[in-house]
Amino acid sequence: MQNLSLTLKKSGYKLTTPRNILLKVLKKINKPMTLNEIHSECSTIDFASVYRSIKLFNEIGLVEEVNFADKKIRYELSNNSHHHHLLCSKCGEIKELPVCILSEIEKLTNYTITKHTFEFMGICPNCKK
Amino acid sequence: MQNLSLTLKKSGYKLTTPRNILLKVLKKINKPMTLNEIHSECSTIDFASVYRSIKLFNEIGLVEEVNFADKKIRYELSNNSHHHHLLCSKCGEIKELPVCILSEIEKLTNYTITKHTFEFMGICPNCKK
DNA sequence: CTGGTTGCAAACTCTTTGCAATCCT
DNA sequence: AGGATTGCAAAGAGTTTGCAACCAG
Repeated sequence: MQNLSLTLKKSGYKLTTPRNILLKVLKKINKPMTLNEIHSECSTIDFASVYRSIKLFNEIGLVEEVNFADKKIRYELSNNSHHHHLLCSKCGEIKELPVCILSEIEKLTNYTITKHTFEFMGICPNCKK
Repeated sequence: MQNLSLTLKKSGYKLTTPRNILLKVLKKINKPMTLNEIHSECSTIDFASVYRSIKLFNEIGLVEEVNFADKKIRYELSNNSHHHHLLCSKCGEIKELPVCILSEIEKLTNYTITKHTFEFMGICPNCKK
């Protein structure tokens, strides 16, 4: 929390009450969430403010976008470990996947990769029972 | 072309002039295209018809969705080889990437993967010069 | 104080649908 | 002929912005 608000201030932005609440929500849930999901966790804040704050957080690297094949953009707090996700299309649970083959792709193709989507939807072991 | 219209008819749908034109466009370009890009290649067809036809093509498996991190949904003709893409954010060229680690992910996680996004954006070797 | 930020409302853009006319088979 | 399909227009949904009031530093 401390470091989150610090990042914000260091980037030259104010730590306002709405932003503080947003950071708490993101920290509490700690899974990729859509703007609507975030907003429903703190509906006292106007949607436009949620929108602008999350957009700002994304710009200064506090949160990251996650793009599943369902086309809903989700956001989660950046943590230091690069990872991707598995979304169960039955129960909706999102699990982290500590695998990425970015550097292999770069070597293979000679591209400099700036963005990538590497997310999976499926049925989790539990829902298969 | 022949097999494309056959798939359509076999699925119980009519091969109309607009659909025929669409199939030609998809075949000619043969890269993932947004609905707008497709429509601009055949602007005599109403956008709503492009939308509905591509949606239908997708449902019967004639085309597949491609989701890059730029959040624009693109479509391309399904071909028998499963592949993913590299989009150069400078020149816009899209290249195929014949790599996928789907089965590895399934083994690793015990999920049954139903959808996945596995697309890359970056700078291509040519644009780096 | 003072410029950044918020909430409200409205504008935009993109996606989707209803319906009468038209087209395949 | 008759149901599927099209084009037009408009409805929906989600995203983005202008602006006056407000607040953190």
